[in-house]
Amino acid sequence: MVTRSQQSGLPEGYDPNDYDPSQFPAFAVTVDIVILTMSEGALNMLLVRRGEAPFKGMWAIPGGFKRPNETLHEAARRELVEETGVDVPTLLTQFGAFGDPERDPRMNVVTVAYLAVLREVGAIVAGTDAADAVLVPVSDVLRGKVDLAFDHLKIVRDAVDRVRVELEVTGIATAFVGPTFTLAELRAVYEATWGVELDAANFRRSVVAEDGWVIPTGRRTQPGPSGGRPAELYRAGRAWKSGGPIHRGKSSEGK
Amino acid sequence: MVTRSQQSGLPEGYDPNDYDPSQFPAFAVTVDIVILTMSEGALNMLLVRRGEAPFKGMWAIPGGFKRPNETLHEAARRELVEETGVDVPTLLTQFGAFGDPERDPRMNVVTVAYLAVLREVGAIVAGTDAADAVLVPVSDVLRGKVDLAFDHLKIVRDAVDRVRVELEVTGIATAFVGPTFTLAELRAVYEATWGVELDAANFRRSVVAEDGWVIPTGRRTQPGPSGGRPAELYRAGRAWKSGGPIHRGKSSEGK
DNA sequence: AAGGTTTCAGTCAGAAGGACTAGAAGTTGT
DNA sequence: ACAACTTCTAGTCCTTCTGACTGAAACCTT
Repeated sequence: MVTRSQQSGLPEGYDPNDYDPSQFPAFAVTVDIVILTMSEGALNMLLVRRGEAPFKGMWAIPGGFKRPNETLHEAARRELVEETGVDVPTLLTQFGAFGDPERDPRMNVVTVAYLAVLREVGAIVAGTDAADAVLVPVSDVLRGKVDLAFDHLKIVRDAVDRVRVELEVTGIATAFVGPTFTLAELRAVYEATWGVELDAANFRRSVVAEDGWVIPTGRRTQPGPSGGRPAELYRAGRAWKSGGPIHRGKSSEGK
Repeated sequence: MVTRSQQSGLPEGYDPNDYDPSQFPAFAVTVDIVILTMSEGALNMLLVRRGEAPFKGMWAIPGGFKRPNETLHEAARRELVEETGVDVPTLLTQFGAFGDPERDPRMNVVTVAYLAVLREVGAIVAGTDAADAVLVPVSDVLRGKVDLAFDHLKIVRDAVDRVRVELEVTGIATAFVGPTFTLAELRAVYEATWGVELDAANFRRSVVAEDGWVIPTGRRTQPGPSGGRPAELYRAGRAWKSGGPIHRGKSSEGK
C-alpha cells in the first residue's frame, strides 16, 4: 500500500531522489506451502523435486506464483489442490513472508508461506508423479539431511515453530487425524509435534473433561497386531475454536 | 518462489495455457507498520494522514515500498525510523501479509505487516509534522471511530490479536515500559492490552516468583499526585526469552 | 489358560492461581 | 501534628490444575 513515503510530506533528512516512488520496483509474489501430515507416528512433510534451474533436481516445498486476480489465501488453496488434490480451506494458515533480496538468484521474489495439515498420506503422493513428490520426516529436514532449494529450510523451521504453537492454542491437532479417532491417535499428534511423551491417563483426563473437546461415538477400533484393549472412537467437538485442552510444560525436547 | 507450477511436471488437469509462468505478474510490495504504545493507561497507535489519492486525507498506518536490495525486516525498520526516528530492531515482529486484489484500487499491491512496540510517546509524534501524524487509542480504531484507508482496519485487528498473544508467550510486555519500571506500570500493560483487571498482589506474586522476570533496582518512584506508597523500581530480567509469567484466564472482555 | 499389550478409571500430592485481609509508606488537608 | 486517603507490599485461604502413579478392563498371541 501507499502511504507517507510516496507522499509529498516526506520525513526530514530523506532525499526523494534516493528512490522514485512512482517507479515502484516490481516483485514476483509467490505462495509456498508446508504440507504436514502424520505418518508412522512421526511428523512428515511433502517435498517436490525441482525440474528447472536454479536448484534443479533439489527438493523444495510446493508453491507457485500468485495471480493478480486472486487473494493470497486463494492462491495457496489453488496450489494445494494442484499438488495434492486435497481441498482443506480451513486448515490453511499463513505464517510468514520471506523477501530477502538474494533468496532467488534470478529475480526479486517475495513469497508468502502457508501451513497445511493433512491426513490421508497415501493418496497425496499418489496424486502426483511419484518420482517428483515425496513424503519425508520433518526431523530429517530440520537436521539438514535433505538439501532444500532457496531459503526453504528457514521456511520449514518457521512452519514447525508455528505448528507447535498452533497445537496449543488452536484445534489444529484434530486436522492431523480423521473424522473419528482414538485418543491415542490424538495424543500421538502432540507427542510427535512437540517431541515429548504425554501420560495417556492424564491426556485422557484433560481431553474428556466434561467440555466439548471430543464426543464419543460408541464405536471402537480393532486393536492393533500387538493386542490390547480396543480404543473408543471419538469425533472432534466444538470447543476447539478457542484454544486446545493440552498445554505443554516447562521444557520440551523439541525446538 | 518458483517450484512445480512453472516446471514441466505440472499436475494433471492443469492447463499451462491458463497462465504463462515465464511472464509472471508484477506486484508492488510494501511494508506497513502498526506502531503501538501505552499512553494514559490505554493502548494507542500511530496513524498518518494520507496526502495523495486514493483515500486522500484519510488516516493510515505508516508504511512504504520495499526496495529491491533490502530485506522485508530492513524495509520495516527503515520505515519505522523515517516515521518516528526510533530505532528498535528487536521489537519489530512480522505478523501477516495482505494481498487481496482489490485492496489498492490503482494496482496490485502485496503488503507485509509488522508490529512495533514503543515507549516515549511524546517524541514520536514530535518527529513528524503534527498535523500529519497522530496517536489515537486502539479501542477507537477497533470500534470504527476512525476511518482507515485501504484494508488497514483489518491489518490493525490482526495486529491487536497478535500482540495479545505475544504478551502471553513472549517478553513484549517489557517493551511498552522503560528500562526501569514499577510493577503497576507493567501490570497496566497487560490490563490495557487484554482489557481485564488483574489483582495487584497476585500479579506481583507471579512476576517476582524467584525467577529472573524482574530485578529490583533498590530505587523508588515518586508517588503520584494522589499519594500512596512509593513503588519500587525494577528492570527486566532474562527469563522473558521463553514465555512470560502472566497468563490470562478463561474469558476476557477483550477480543 | 497364561502372559503380554493397550485402554480406561481413580488416587494422591504438589503447583498455580483467584479472592481476600492486613500492614507499610507515602500523600494531602485541617 | 494528626487524621484521612491512596497506593504498594506481604501473607493466608481455598479451589483448580496437573504430574506421577496404581490398578482394573478388554483384547491379543501362544
